[in-house]
Amino acid sequence: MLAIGTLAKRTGTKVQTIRYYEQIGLLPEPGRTEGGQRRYGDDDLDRLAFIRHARQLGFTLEAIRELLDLSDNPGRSCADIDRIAHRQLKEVEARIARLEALRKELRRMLRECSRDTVSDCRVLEVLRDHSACLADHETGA
Amino acid sequence: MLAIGTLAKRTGTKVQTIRYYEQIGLLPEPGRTEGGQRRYGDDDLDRLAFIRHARQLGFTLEAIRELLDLSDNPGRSCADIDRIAHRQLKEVEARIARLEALRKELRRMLRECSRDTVSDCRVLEVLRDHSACLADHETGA
DNA sequence: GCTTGAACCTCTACCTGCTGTAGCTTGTAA
DNA sequence: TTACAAGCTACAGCAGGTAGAGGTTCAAGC
Repeated sequence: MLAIGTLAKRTGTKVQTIRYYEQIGLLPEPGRTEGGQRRYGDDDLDRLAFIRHARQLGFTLEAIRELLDLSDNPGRSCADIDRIAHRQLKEVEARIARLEALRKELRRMLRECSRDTVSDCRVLEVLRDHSACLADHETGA
Repeated sequence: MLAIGTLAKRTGTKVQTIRYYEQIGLLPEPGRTEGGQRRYGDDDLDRLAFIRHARQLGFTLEAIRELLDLSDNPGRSCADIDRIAHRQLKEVEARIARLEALRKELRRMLRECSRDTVSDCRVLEVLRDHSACLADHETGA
């Protein structure tokens, strides 16, 4: 049986985070010693590793909760899982697109910032120039 | 003079968000009517648009606070601003790299998930397989 | 068997960047 | 004048944790 600190080290999770996952019902309440300390088994280790891996892949805790529910009831269709993973992929692709646009504008800003003092700096000018933004939300785009 | 709702519409910001920015000191306290309602001028509009634009570019409120401080003291070197923008670019690039790795793994997961029931599903298997994660943090990577 | 101190416990508050609600007041147009 | 949209303050809540206070337990060394 593992103490919470050992479980934390093995999964690369903070102790408080493990207790937090228990609190929100992602991890089951573990057994306790006579003195009240938590003790974990291998199944807890697996479940926590699953959660951490999914978090690293960008799944929200709610999506992970769904995945865990599905895997706790293994009779159901693979399509459910597929749907969750697809939704996740769409979100990731949208985030990438947004960040790439952002990177482009930041690079342009930096290319144009070659003056010496703040009053000449293109970065601030670019940020101050909000015509595009105004157009964006006024046209509902 | 603009009421808060007008300012909100013109900049695509929620009314509460404007009051929040004032509360944390990003926007100065505006003038008030006799009845206590906030009234804004064009400089407030500019400042808020600057903030919103920078937020859209992914700058944190702390970074924006730095940028505003710099532009309030225009004698300083452009290098400070350049440094902030560069830091932002690095962060964006790191996020993109991470998301691209993620997209790759999600696509692989989905390609391999062609079975019918949860117990056969590769998605859960992939998520359950934490050998890579364990290796990662045990080697300090 | 005893002592020490690292690790555990609960509880609470805090973080970012907002958003929403309750209950009340003000401004403005008809 | 009256109706009601829009304003006001104050506080709670979201995700996904993190940090600290103040107290208890476990386990290794002597």
